[in-house]
Amino acid sequence: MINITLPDGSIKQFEKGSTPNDVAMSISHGLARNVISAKFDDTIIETTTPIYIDGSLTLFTFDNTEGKKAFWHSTAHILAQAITFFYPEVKLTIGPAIDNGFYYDLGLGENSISDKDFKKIEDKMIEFARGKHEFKLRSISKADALSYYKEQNNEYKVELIENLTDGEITFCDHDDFTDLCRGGHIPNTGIVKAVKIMSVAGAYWRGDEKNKQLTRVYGVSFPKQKLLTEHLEKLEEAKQRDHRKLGKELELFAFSKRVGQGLPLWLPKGAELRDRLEQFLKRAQKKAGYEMVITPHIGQKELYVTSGHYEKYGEDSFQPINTPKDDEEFLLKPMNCPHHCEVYNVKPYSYKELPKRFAEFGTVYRYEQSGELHGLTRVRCFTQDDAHIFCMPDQLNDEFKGVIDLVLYVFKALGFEDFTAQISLRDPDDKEKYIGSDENWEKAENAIINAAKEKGLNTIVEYGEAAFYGPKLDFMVKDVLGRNWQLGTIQVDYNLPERFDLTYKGSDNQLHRPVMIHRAPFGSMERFIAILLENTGGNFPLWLTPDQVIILPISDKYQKYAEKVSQVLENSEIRALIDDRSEKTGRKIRDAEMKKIPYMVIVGENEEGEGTISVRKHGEGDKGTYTIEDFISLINTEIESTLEKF
RNA sequence: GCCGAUGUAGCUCAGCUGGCUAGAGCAGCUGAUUUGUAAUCAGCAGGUCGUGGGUUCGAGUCCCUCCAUCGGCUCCA
Repeated sequence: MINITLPDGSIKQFEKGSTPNDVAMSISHGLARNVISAKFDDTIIETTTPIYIDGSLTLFTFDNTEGKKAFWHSTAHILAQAITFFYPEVKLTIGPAIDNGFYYDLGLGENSISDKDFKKIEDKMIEFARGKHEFKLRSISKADALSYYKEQNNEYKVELIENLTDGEITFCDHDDFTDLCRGGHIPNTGIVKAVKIMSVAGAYWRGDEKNKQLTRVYGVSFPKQKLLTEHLEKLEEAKQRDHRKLGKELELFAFSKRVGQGLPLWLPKGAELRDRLEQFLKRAQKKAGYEMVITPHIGQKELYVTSGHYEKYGEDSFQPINTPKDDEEFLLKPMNCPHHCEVYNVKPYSYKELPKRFAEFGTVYRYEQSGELHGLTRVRCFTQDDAHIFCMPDQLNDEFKGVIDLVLYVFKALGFEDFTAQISLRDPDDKEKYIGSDENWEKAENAIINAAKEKGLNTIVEYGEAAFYGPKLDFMVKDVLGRNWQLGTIQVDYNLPERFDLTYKGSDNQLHRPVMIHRAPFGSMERFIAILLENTGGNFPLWLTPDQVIILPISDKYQKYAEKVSQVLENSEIRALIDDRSEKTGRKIRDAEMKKIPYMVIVGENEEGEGTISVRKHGEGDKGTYTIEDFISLINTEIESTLEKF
């Protein structure tokens, strides 16, 4: 007998060789029907894998993340089977589950798959699935595995197998289809009831641009047709909150082919909103001891040679601007740090003056690859809410924590609760990519890890995500389709102070090297506003929104009174418009709702007579009659509640 | 940059396998209406069908180039 510990802590005895399915059966038949995957101790196993030793077992259904993974990964096998049916020459590579489905990377040779092929692939997959074929793992020797794929001329699988250890290699069979696989499958194909191929894309073998490009087919599947329908509906709804759509509708920003791709045009309402965000941060930064500076949009090539950026990125950037003089070249600034280093270098500093915190809403230009541009989240011209802190090494920890506080304040004020603090370290296997000494890197990495820990941040560590000059603490937020974007960032840098020969006079009357912190709480105005748009669905907080109130006179008889109300609101710094069209009130309300204006104020005979207003709130409806004064304090209270003082 | 897709009026879209002067709704303009909590009515105007080439008696429709956009990959100072 073996002892199996279940997630609730209870321990049950089973025959040696019992499977997760047997365990499920002992609990209930219903559970046994729904269990599709399991974890024994720390290993994902199949529901049919016999267990011979004591350990803890967790059973998964489609409702668990792990269950979905097994489900989707198994569907990837069925996809591969269907693809092999239509394209017998295909070279299969890998087919993992991802957050919202699965993909399979295929070497198709001369063939290609387009969305016109999706339907027939889906139909064939369902046909295979209905066969209720069991997924069966079988061990195979390395030699046999290699010869199996060499016979198929599949160099990809051969490469994968060569990196595996003999004795640990398994194939997975279902129906007449076989694939190299380490396991994690559902019991049989019949559970897959609904399949949707989502898209095809090119993807490089092993994620390396230098390798051959494979065809990646993305898909998703469900145990019920209804779940697929719901999933697709959710995606449709998400598209309604896409910042590109909302930005157009709310007239915040636009692009022009003639100006150039990735170069956003800020429209009046967007510019106003952006300015309000800048003012908000400027106030907080002033309190935190920052000083504003302003630097040019270009700099001599020499500046970037000094900083090391030229060597690293010169060829992939916007190319130098030439002047009538020979040998004179300027670069559009791709970042603000070199300029700020020179701001620091203007005069000598005593240790008593540190830290210096120079802030600037600095507009930078980066020649991003055309295929990477994306609405406002990835552009070629953007404005960083940048600042550089120059401090003594023993001030670093406090300064870093101070910046974390500022970032958290900004996120809280704008309602970003769902973020990830990502510690981005260098790739330990590719140190060539980075500049600076090992010693400084270690110091900087430790400084970040410690500060994040002391602030109690929930962090994840990513290797290889550091900037080339230093490690970062990045605040990641998801967009409407679940894609992660870096917003706020804090970076420690020992390199630039070195390169720019930055110094301060210590208490020992010797010159010392300051440490530099790069930081941007928003990250960039463009990306931040994009994600804010998607998070709020365009319903911005009251303090930030372009138009706070719209006054709707019942007819033009009450135009005068509307203007009076507008004047009073304006005197209290409330942004109000009047809808003076000769339309019915219902129409004016509808239009105001669509424009997402937070408050509608309706004035007619009753209101004019009593000197009151009738208030309606966006998305909520009629709020009844208010005096103008009460309405003003209602608005001010709402603003204060969302906008705490830093 | 690479793979796949898309591009028709300011916006959202229709236009079947190539065949008369390219349609609709919304927005806009003009007029009527003076309106009480999510769309008042009528009329008018608006498109070199992304661009340039080609095939054809004939191209919005088929082919190629380029541009832009979308989904990915790579990249992201």
